[in-house]
Amino acid sequence: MTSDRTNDPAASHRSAGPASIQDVADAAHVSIATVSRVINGHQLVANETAARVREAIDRLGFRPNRVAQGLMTRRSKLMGLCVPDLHGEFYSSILRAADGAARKAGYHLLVSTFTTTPSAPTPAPDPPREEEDFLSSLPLSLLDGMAVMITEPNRRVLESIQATSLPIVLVDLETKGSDRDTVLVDNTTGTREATLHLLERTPADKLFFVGGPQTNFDTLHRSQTMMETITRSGATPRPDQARFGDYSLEWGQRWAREAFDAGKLRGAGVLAGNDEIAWGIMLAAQQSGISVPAELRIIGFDDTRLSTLTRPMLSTVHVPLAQIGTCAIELLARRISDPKASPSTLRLSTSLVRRETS
Amino acid sequence: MTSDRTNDPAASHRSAGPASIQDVADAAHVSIATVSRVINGHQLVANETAARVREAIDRLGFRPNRVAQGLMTRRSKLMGLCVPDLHGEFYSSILRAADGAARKAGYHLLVSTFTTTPSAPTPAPDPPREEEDFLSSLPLSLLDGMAVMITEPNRRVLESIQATSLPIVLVDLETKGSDRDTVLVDNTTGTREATLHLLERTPADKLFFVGGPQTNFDTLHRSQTMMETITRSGATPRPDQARFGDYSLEWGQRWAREAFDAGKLRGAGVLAGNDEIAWGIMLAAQQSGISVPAELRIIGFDDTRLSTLTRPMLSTVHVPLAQIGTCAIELLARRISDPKASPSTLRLSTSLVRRETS
DNA sequence: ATGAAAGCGCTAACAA
DNA sequence: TTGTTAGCGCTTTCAT
Repeated sequence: MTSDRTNDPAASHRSAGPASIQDVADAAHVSIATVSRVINGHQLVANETAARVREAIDRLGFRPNRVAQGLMTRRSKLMGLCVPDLHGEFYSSILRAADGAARKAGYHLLVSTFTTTPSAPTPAPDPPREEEDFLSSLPLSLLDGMAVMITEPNRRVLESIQATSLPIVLVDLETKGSDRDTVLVDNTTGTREATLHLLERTPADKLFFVGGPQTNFDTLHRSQTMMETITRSGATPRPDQARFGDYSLEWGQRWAREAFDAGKLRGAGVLAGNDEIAWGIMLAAQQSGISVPAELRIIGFDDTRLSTLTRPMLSTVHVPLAQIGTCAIELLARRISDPKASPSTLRLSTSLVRRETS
Repeated sequence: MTSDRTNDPAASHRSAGPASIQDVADAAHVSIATVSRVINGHQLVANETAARVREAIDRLGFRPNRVAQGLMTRRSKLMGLCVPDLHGEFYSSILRAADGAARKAGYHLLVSTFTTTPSAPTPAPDPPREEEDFLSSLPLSLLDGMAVMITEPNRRVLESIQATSLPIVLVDLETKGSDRDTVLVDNTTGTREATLHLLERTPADKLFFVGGPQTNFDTLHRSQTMMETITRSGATPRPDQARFGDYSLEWGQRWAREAFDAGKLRGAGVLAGNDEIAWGIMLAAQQSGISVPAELRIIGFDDTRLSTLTRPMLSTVHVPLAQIGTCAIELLARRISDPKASPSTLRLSTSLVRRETS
């Protein structure tokens, strides 16, 4: 049509870089307003004109510049996802689900981690506190909203979140006064179910909770629920029946060895803070010649892939990791499209998966 | 200073939303150019003026709008990271390292997956081909560059990558003609080392490679290298010594059971395509009463966390997963800052980690 | 149904 | 040293 006639879709009328809306307008002999209208579709353009414009768009390989669009529309179709860590089956499952949900809602995901500095003392001599101001390290103006998973008390992060007006969905953090959308895991049902299951064949005073960090919301809640369930059964739990460490195989092994040395392992029933800890306990037990589940019953937590890899296969409390990711993103999408909707709290339930170790 | 004097950092002179550069300029009684100068630092501003501006910035809680900045500077400080999947220890390790490297280079990471549709037939009846045009689903104009991991032949993705002018780093994909920066895993050294190690105490005709999908670059290369090494040792490998399936525990088990039934498992030495397959083989062997490593020697691949979780602990070929992520991002950062630097190819080496199963 | 023009919030010449 | 001004590429009134 025009004198400039090449097959290279990158070639444009005049500019060197990617074709702009102006290039398209020129090529189609219309104004940029008209081009904009056919791009966005929500305004009337004569069929014939629209066809001409679309042809030009294709020919020039035109893609609207999202930055420029964003400047006008104040929408980037980008969501942030902030988690304490990116590693391991746990976060991996959440992230994957979140990515899928985001794509389904027409968004892309910006991932970010922040080192959560617990208020309680950790053996770490030098807690890396990169998150001077957690939020300001993020390119907030590039995001339409953000899902933040908070697993430990963290004043600084909390404050910066309260201060911003960006749409935010909180994950795992239970806030009373907050008016933010929240996705919570209801540890109660699963923990209670697991405890009662153990209680069926194991006396209350031989039950143990071997958790992750004591500062971790989930670990805390799970230990409390277990002890509470034991109490309701008529027994009085001793302090040594709930122990805390970290979410690692090694900690599970360490605990099991100590329990073995104290003569408390045989005949016990253990609920672990996650599947890795449970696996550590199993290994240590096997080393000590204690057979699982005959002499020691073990239940993990999270229902990660790991729990199906062990032999015997690990009984565990299922945590809907994928749903956590999905729900967080869906809630966020809703919040973005309707900023003044009243905030909702989703509580995802957990439940015991009986496999072979209990 | 001004009549408008409030402690709320969100409050600005006149506008409702976040403070703009104009608000700061007004508050500091300077022009927006001056504010811009103190923000960016690379131009001279009188100390006193600068101080006044900074005070206004703090008081108004001003943050430069990254979208507007991006429109001018053509830089968003965002990188894309595209991988075939987000799940599992493998991608999880790469992603975490990439995130760290990106932050260190002053970038944030946009993650994205694309379903890679292998040319070879897969049992899947309905291969999800979301990636109509892989690149155009991404908000390219929001990115300064992109790292793409490609593990299987994929015409469509390849073509769209060749077409774009966006800075791109390729991971795992070996291209002859491409002028793109590339991060490659040198499977040769590790595979050869593992094979020779097996060859020390296991006859060549009892060696097996149990790989992932045959379309997968790494699996392909590893099997070839292993067979080649066997050949060099003076033997002639049979076709049944290299088998392909997928990267799963179940496939490992299936293979092992079949090998057992065929009387080929006892006394064999196996190199698996990844650690999960290796673990599956171990489990099946144990079920069949074959002891590892006495009667069956097994070596995994990747050196994921899983390899330290099994008992006996898995010998495996170490793949520098974290380095893959780090290098990809660093290469990308370099490419972005110097688009016309000559493309480089990094080949990260692998090596055998002897643990207990070999 | 289409075009002209005013910005969105910022950077970067160019002036002063 | 600082201000004025012209855009970056797009959307969106407001005219026509």
